[in-house]
Amino acid sequence: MAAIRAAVSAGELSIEVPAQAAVERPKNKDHGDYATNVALQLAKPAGRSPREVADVLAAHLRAQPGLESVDVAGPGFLNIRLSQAAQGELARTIVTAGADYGRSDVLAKERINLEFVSANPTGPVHIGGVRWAAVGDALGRVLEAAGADVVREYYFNDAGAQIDRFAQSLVAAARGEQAPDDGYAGGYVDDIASTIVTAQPDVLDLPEDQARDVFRREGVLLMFDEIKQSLAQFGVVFDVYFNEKTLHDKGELDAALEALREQGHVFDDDGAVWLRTTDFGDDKDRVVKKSDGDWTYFAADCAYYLDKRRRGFDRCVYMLGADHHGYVGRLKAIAACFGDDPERNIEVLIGQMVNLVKDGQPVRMSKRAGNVITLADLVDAIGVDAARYALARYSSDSPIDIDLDLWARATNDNPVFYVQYAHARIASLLRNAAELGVARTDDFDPALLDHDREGDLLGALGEFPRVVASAAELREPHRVARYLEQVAGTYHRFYDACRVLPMGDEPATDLTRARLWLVEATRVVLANGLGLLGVTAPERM
RNA sequence: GCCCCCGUAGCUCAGGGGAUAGAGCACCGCCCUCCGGAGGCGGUGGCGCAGGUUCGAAUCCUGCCGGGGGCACCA
Repeated sequence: MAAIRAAVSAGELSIEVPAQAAVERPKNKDHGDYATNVALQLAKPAGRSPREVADVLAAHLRAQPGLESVDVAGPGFLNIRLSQAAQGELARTIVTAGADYGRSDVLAKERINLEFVSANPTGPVHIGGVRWAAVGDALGRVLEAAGADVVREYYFNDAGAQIDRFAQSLVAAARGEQAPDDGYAGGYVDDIASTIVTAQPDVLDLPEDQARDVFRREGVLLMFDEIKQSLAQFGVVFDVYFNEKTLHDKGELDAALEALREQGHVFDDDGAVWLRTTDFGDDKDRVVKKSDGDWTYFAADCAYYLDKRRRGFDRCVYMLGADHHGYVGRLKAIAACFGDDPERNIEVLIGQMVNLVKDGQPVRMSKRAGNVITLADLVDAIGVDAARYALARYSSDSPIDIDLDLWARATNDNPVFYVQYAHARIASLLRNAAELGVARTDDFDPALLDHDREGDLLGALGEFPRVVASAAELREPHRVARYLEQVAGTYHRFYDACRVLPMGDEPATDLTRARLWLVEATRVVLANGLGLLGVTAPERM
């Protein structure tokens, strides 16, 4: 950037200085440590050939300290090579930053509401919700690392018809009767019913409607506690558990409807009250209040959105399963009907389906819930670390099959073990170093880290902040997981080629100390990255 | 019928317009004199099809084919 500015102010290029220049690490090492295509981008506005622009910029870049060479290559790429010492110095930077390495302020000033899971309190969290628990929490961590102000939120639907059916199912279970046709079944319904009966033995003697009220109130509380607890065991804790009921109790649905009326998008038809969401691209208008006077779920969605906005969230992120993708249009339309910018204020992330596979066959039955696989089932099968990693390492756009045999395995075809193993291996090496009395010293010579594999490793470690920043901006935490696998591989290759600790009774050298900095820097990156995914970085395995 | 996602190596997946498309597994051939071989090295092998935009497309746009998931005054 400085070079571009210098060239412009020196009158060598007559262009607007661009807001940013893309700098990347080339795949091919012959293309330097860093490369940029700015000259190709600027050629047209400058009215010069790309190579001419590149030559001008290269001359200015060569004036920067810490660079070994700047070459113009191909159609006009600038290939930049760092000096050995400048490259090695990165190890110190990383170790010094410690847990802060990877943080940035690219999303500073962003107030983001991340809503995910939001499973109804009518049953345990099932596998689709678990994907969002892992991805949503990781995304929250990634966004925070990028400087955003994040609130993780769980929307708790405790006011709809499904709660009535749940209450009826509990009553039926308590009486030993069959669940109603559209009700809920499974071991957990019996468990909750019997817990309530144990706590209030006389509940079944109450009149039917009073009994149902007790089961509704107590059942939802018990279910919700269980959901919270299973999520907490999964390492996911929400900042806000938002009850839909409070929207009703505080009259916020009326207030929202009033606000929408003022914006002029509400109309009456067939005795129902509608919102004209088709004004903003929805495929049909939506009923807000049914002809029988009841609010729709959609009405609560409107009130909830308004509530989020009033709490100061500029970006409201909704993480939904693929079976809810039809919601995107109406959610965006809600924002537009309130006079907001749907492209900025509402982001909907859609996660495709998750299937569990064991012995090559899809897993279907759950002991707990009867017909769905729950969070607890998954954790029982492969543990929290593997489950979180397995769910977070894929793009949400792709459906995933989680092979329980693979993810339970302690071998390197299991990616989480591959990464964790690298960390444990480093921790072991550092323990050995401590035993030998070899320590890092501040005066290490970074220029000694001149082996190819050391260069590769330093290069990979240097990318971490950019990986985190782009994962945050793109809402794609899986990029962190993929990056960690790359770092782990690069470390193993370094380890294979570069002896760190002295052999036998040889003395420690300056190179030993320099490599200890590099090894510790690698450990920091692996630990920070795993932390962003909510996965532990073990000292031993 | 309309909408969303996907189609990259034998398999599972990365690749936010850039220079020779990557990783793990599988398969073949190698590397243990000491830091964790749960590792490393080499080889085989690929962008569904057809147009378009661009100096440049796996990436952006259109159409087609194939797979998955949706389209309630349900939640």
